[in-house]
Amino acid sequence: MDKKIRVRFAPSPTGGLHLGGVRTVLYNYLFAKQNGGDFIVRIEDTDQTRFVPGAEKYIFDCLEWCGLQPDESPVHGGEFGPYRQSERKPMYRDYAEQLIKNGFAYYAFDTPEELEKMRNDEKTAVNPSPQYDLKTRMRMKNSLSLSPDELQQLLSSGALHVIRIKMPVDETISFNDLVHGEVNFESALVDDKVLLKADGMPTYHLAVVVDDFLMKITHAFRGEEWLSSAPVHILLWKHLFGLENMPQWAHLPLILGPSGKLSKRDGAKYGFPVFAMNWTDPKTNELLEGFKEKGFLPEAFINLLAVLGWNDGSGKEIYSLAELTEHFSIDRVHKAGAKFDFEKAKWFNHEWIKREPVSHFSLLVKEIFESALIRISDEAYFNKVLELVKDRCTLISDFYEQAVYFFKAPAKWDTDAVKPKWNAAKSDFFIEYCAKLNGIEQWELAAIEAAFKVLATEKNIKPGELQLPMRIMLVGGKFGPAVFEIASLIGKEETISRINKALTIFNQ
RNA sequence: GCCGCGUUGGUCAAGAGGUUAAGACGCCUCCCUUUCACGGAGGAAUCACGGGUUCGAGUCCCGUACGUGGUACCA
Repeated sequence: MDKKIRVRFAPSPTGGLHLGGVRTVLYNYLFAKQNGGDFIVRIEDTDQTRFVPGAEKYIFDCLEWCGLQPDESPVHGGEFGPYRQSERKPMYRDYAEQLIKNGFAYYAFDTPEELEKMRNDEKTAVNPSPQYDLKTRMRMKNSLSLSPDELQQLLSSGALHVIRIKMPVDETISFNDLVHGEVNFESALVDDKVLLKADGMPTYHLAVVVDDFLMKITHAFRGEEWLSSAPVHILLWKHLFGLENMPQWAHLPLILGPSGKLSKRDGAKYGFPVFAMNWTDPKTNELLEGFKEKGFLPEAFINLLAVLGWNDGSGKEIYSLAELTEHFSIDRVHKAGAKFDFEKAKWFNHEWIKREPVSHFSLLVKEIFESALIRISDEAYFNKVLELVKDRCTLISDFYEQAVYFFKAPAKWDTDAVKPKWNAAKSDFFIEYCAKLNGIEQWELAAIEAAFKVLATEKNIKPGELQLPMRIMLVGGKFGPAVFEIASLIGKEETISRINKALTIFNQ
């Protein structure tokens, strides 16, 4: 019988959740769900120096916004906890010691200064970044180079030390990646990575392997930046738990910015968000914008990320989360990194706004209006307005300028658009039109429009020449839906009042 | 430098030896609309380079170039 699929997303709480991170979660989630498996979120908080308070909560807020609920996590619970590596600290040391006992790892006592010195001394033009590896390790202070007595003495005196993996001299380490296929590394070229730090915390390398084993993870998807450290993880699996138990790896392509790797700075630099939600860097107090606050619908955000590096070959581009779960396949994920295109991202949002019923986002729009001090008292009216303008909104925030004039008379008019062709005849027309409007019993579109056309014909003015002025009277500029539609919605009093107000401006 | 990964229009991409090399975003033109959009019809624009293999190569192989990741007691 097949093992139950268990996929994990393992973020470190050191900053905002960026595009690549969200896409990694998404693919993990989709794969787990389509195989009836579990989606686990484990927090990798072993780096004390970069740990940021609040970042963990932020991660879960983002997941919730995206609709990607974990089956197991520190906040959702689960039988394989704890799900924070800091709370698992005691379990790692034994595994590291076991490796030493079997000759696959060793103690190292080098101080940061000594490491620094080695890297400086060994540095040459040909080798700008020397490694702690089989070429240098015998010159360092570790259990391979020290005599048994010296070692014993250091250990019993409680000298600070780390545990490093001992990379084999001549071994080809290979594995089959779900997206890249077979990948090979020469062990001699990989350095002796630290497994257990001097403070007793594991590094990522030890922790992922131990946790993936203990949590029975079957598939591990992560960013391609991890590909280079795969040989370390493979060796750890081989010597600790057996290669046959190792999860299937998939290294996902990177998401690139306009020039090179997408960094959190790029947001400010290029004017688009790189995080799922607003993130305030606690160190610099800098606010980094999120897609949510920028006015994206989570459906669109998920959608655009899913198809950045994957497609099902059919040409379909708009997918709901349910459709993605149905169509996604890890073997159609691209190998190459993709450049993020904000224009296309906006197009996805526009598509989602067009296809979702207004009830889906009316609350968001309402908040925007209310924060601009416009009270929404009539929900039905509000929804009608949103329905009328949604085709011209790309971001949720666009609704404000596309719909304010339904709630507030314009205070400014694009007079340049009317003035050149404005004359007394037109002014008279509007004065009489107001009188006509005043007499309309049933305030509805057909009546308003008919009165306009009839009067225009009587006055011998082309209706078309009067429509633009009328539009500017009602909304202030050259935009918005059909004029009479607007008039019918804002009501008789308001329509007449706006025409009169604008008339005094136009006639100045 | 070394190691890994990659390379189809400006961008996302389809393509698994024989196609007029899909489609989408963006851009341009036209239609619809006497506004702005939506919608519709068109257009410009691509296989990084060099060698092989083959009757035939975007597709396979080898080099080169370029991009990108790693080279931390960071993840």
